[in-house]
Order: sequence, then structure tokens, then C-alpha cells
Amino acid sequence: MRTTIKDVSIAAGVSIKTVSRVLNKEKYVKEETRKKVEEAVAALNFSPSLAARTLAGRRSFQIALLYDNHSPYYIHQIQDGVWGRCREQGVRLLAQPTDVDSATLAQDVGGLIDETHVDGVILSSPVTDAAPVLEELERRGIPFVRISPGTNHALTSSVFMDDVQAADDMTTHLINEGHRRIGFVVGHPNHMASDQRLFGYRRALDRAGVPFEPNLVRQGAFDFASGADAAETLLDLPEPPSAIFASNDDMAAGVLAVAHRRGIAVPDDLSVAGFDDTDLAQLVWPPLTTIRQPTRELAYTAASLLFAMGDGVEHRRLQHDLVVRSSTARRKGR
Amino acid sequence: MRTTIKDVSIAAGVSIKTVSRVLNKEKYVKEETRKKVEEAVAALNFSPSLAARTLAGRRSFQIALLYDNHSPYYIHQIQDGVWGRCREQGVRLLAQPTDVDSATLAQDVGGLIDETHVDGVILSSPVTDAAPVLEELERRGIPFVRISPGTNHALTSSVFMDDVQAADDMTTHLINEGHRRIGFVVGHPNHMASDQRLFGYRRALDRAGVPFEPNLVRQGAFDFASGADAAETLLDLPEPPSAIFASNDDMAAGVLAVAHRRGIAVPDDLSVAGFDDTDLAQLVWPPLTTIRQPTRELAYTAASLLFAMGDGVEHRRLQHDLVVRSSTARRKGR
DNA sequence: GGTGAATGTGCTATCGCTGTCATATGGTCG
DNA sequence: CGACCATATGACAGCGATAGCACATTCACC
Repeated sequence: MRTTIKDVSIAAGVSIKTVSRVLNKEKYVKEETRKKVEEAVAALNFSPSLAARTLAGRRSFQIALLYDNHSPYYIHQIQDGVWGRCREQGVRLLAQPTDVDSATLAQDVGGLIDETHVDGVILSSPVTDAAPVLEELERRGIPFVRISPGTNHALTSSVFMDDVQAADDMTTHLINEGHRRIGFVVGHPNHMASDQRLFGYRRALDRAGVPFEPNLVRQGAFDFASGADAAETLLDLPEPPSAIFASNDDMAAGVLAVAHRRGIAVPDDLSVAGFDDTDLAQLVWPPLTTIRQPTRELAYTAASLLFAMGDGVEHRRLQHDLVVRSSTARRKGR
Repeated sequence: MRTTIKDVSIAAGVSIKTVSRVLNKEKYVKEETRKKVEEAVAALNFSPSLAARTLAGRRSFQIALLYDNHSPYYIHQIQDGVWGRCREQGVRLLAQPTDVDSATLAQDVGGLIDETHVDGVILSSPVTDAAPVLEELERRGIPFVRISPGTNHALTSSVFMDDVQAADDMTTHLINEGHRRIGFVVGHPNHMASDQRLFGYRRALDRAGVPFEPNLVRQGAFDFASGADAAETLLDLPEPPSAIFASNDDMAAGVLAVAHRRGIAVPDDLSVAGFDDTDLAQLVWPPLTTIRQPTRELAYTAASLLFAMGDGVEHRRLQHDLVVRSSTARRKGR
């Protein structure tokens, strides 16, 4: 037999409504009464039924995290960050994989919301820019926060970093190291960040007066294999690049693997740079020069903004860092 | 205003009980009636409230996955596998990080169950062997399934692979490649699999008549850094090993990094083997010889067994494979 | 044609909590 | 000292579904 609020109310000698007040930290409860109730709760080891609270009240004490990302490290950190904030708030987290290319996407999300009555939703890229999802959420008036969205959206909070500037920083760093022919591996086309990083790369080249060469830019998909493929074609060029900047760490690992296979010394003969500073960056050899994206913090902040949504919409930019490790070096020779 | 079962019943011209019957696929509903109801459900885009179903019924249509694992790749695959099966079943998944060393572990888990009324729980290692959790679950009579548990447990289903045999296979492979001094990096002490893999290593040595040398065995913790540390001390030995077998891929990556840093050629001067065949195994250079552990499948199967728990307890062993890649080779010289 | 079993449908209580409103008490102030 | 407000507590309805039972209807079989 489940312990219910009624058992607590009897043990504490008050009405269930008063127990409910204590549970919800409402005011107008005498300190002495509060204490009695709290003792009863502890003694009975009582945890209120979320189902009942959800059904009766306006809150469900649950939020959902929607993702569709193919980097396990990235989503792990995102989950972890959101989870950490939820824990503090006493809110359950429903982590939901989705498929942004699915025809039933809006329906799936709508169903999730109807079923679970979640109080809010956190979107991570690329779900951040899936129009059907945004429409569905708005139609229902569910508060939501976006992590690293590709487009602006005045109506809802977001947390992000400056992808353009970060890619610019990295490219500039490579230029400063004497590199002129810098290969670039673009991210997955679904992600707006891919465009932004490419833009930052071009901006840095322009500013430094290094001519942009389309040949040096290859499409990738944020995964190891596409990074490797891109590296193969880049290194097959008659005049191969002396540095390759991949739009994330997974692809940079692919580049590294190809270099190793071909016996090209990194960083002596080829500098390789990544993006994100996931754990992977330090699991490969040599450890990657990359952009530290504060992923966990972005996620944590996103949850904070969601819980504070009543206080208005906020767009918060978090700082990135250029992390120089040993996969890049000054250009040699020539 | 939320769409409720009542709206559906009106639209279909039947009682709410009949709608409920259709929703729950009960029998004794005329085919014609069923169709009418299904059409109404589709037309109204109705998804029943889980909160209400949970409160009124005996099922919550939710299960929990408890984990406390420090390999993002591993838990990602576990989540993915369980999630896949849940989706088929129309059941929501609550993925919950836990801390097996926490003093409040049992309470946390109990609270989770009381709050959410989950219908069942899946435990992944090392939560599989956390006594407080097992007791709590049994006390409440919640069905649960364990993925790769370290100890036997007749009362509940489990899925696992033969860690002893797998480690034996790998060690034997290395011996067959001419290696005699084989370093071994033990996994995290919390995980029973760590002992089993060590045991398999020893068993293979014994069978081949290779003397066991305690010096060649180092404690690790399933993470990159501990693998690197172990490698440092192993390679500092007066007579260093010609092969190192790490109990998982993350630690093997750590070994690789140290070898690279020291200019030791892999696999020419040192063979390195991992365990698990997570994505990481192919993200490092050279790609790791490892044991393919069917992680996603283990998780998927675990969920299947949970849903089939009414049909009795089952212990299912899944097949592992030795995957030979280029991080190991025949011993050279000497 | 009568009888019992199988099939099909609806009424109503109920799950455990929160929202709303009613009610009681004590303090402040003109 | 009465009016009013802030504080404190409880009674009761109702959230949206399922369970249990009552009540038709159909069918098979003697």
C-alpha cells in the first residue's frame, strides 16, 4: 500500500491541504505546523505522486529535453547539464531523442506534451530550428528554451555561443601560425552552426587577406567518417593544405586518422583543429587544438532560464575559449 | 483546453469507457465501434494523459533506466537500445543518473518510484550490483532487469555477455600473436565486470603456460586518464610489456596516447587492445583491436525481458566478438 | 424455445493530489 | 471598539483516466 498525503496528514494531525501547502512551500503555514508536517513526511518517507500532482495542479514537475544529435559526447554533456539544474529544482527530466527529418515530428512532440503535461521544453540543436516543433510549442503555449539555436527568436529564451567569432578565432590562430592554405570541413547541413562556423572561417581569411579557395572547403556531417572522407580529398589535392580545421572534434578525429594512415606527421606536416572540446579532443593523439564550447554550462543555463521564464525572455551568450593543444603548430618549411 | 477522453467519446458517440477499451486494446469491442473510436482519436489528435492513466490504473506506461557509468559512449548506446524497445512498446523512458556511492541511494530510488509509479526498472552496471537498490526494488515488488550484472540473482531477469571468456579470447589472441609479457589494465573496482575480465586474462595465461606477473597488472577506473597512468608505469618497467590489454576502450585510448607521446610505434613496438568496441575504438589511431560487446542489443533485450517479465525470469547471454583491427600485431624482434 | 456462456457497452466510484472558497484568529488603527 | 487586513487552516470539488460491476444483446446447444 502506497503512502499518501492522507497518511502524512493523519500522522501530523493536520488536514491534507496543510500537508499540500508544506509540500509546495506555500506561505501562511505556522512554523510549528510546518515542522510537524516535515517530520511526518520524513518519518513516513513520503514522496508525493507526480501523477496526482500533475492531474490536480497546474504543474507537472517535469520538463523534456529534445535532441537529435549524433555526437554522444555532446548530448551526454547536454543531458548532464540540464539534469544538474533539474535536480536542484526538484524537477524530473524526460530526455527524448527525436528525428528532425521525420514527417510526424510535430505530432510526436505534441503527443509527448499531451501525455506528460511537461511544464517546459529544452531544445538542443538541430531541434532548435525545426519549424514544426517551434510552431507546435507555441501553439500550445509551452515555455521553451533553445540551446545554440541557429536563428533568432524573440519570443523565447536561448543560450548560445558566438560560433562565427569562435571559428574566426581558430582560423586567425592558424593564420598567425603561418598557415595560408587551411582546409575547412563544414558541419552537418541541418545545423545552423555549420554555416556560422564556415562564415567565421571566411571572415578571418578575408581580414587577413588570405584568398578564399572553394577547393579547400569540404562538406561533412559532424561524424568521424565524414571527417575522414573530407581529409582524404583535401590531402589528395595537388597542393594540399598545411592545416585542416574541422567543424567539430569527431570530424577532426577523422582527419587525424587519415593523416596517421598516410604517415603524415601531426602537427609537424599538418595541423589539425577541432571544435567543441568534447572529451574526445583529449582521447585522440595528439590532443586536439579546439574551441572549448561550454556545453554543460549552456545546458545548465538553459534549464535555469526555463525555470525563470516568468521573469521574461533572455538571450544569454556564453564565453568560448581557444584551447591550444599539440595537434597544431607553426607551419614548417616552404 | 486539453482534448480529453470525453471529447473523443462524444465525437465517436460512445461512452468514455469504450474509448478507454479501444485505447487499451481490450477485447469485447465491436470492430465497427473500434473503428469509429480510432477515427475520432485521429481526428482530434488525442493523446491520453499519462498522469490520469497512472492515477486511475495499475500501469504508468513508464519505466526507468538507472545508470552510473562514466563512459559517455557506453551509456549512450544503452539509452539508445532501451529507448528503441520502449518506443515500440509505447512506453516512456526515464533515464536517471545515480550515484552508487551515495548514502541516500536507496532513498533516491525509492523516491523516484513513489513519484513516478514506474512499471519497471532497468539497471545498468554498476547499479546492477548496488545492494540498497536491489533491496528497495524487491521490497516494493517492482520488476526489474539487470544489464551485465556482476552477480547472479535468481529472482529477476538479466542480460549479459561472458566477460571472462571475452577477456580470455583477447588474451589468447595476443599470446597467439607471440606476446608473452602482456600488460593488463583493470577496470573500475565498482564494476564486477572488472574482476571477471581480469580473471579471463589470468585464465588464458594459465592455459597457455605463460607465468602471471602481478607487476604487469595495474588498477584503472575505466577512464582515459587512468589508462594513461597505467601505461606510464607499465612502460617504465625495466622489462616493459610488448602488449597492453585495457579493460575498456577509453583506457586503451589512454594507453595509445602515452605510446604516441613516447614515440613508441603501435602496433610495431607495442600492441594495444581495448574492450567494448564503443565508437571510440574507431575514432583513435590506430583503430583498436577490441571485444565487440553488443551494448545496444543488450539494452534492447533488457527492455524486452522487462516487458515480458510476466512470462517468467530469464537470463540471456549475448554473443561477443573479437574484433581485430590495427592496434595489435605479431610481436616483433627479440 | 429456454438457458447459459460469450460478447458488447455504459454507469459510477475512485486514484492522490491541488484549487477555490469558507472560516477562524489575532493585530493594527482611527 | 469595530473595521479591516494579514495570517492560518480545513472542507470539498474535480483533474482525466481505469476498474468493477450491471446490464444488454447475440449465439450455441439441447
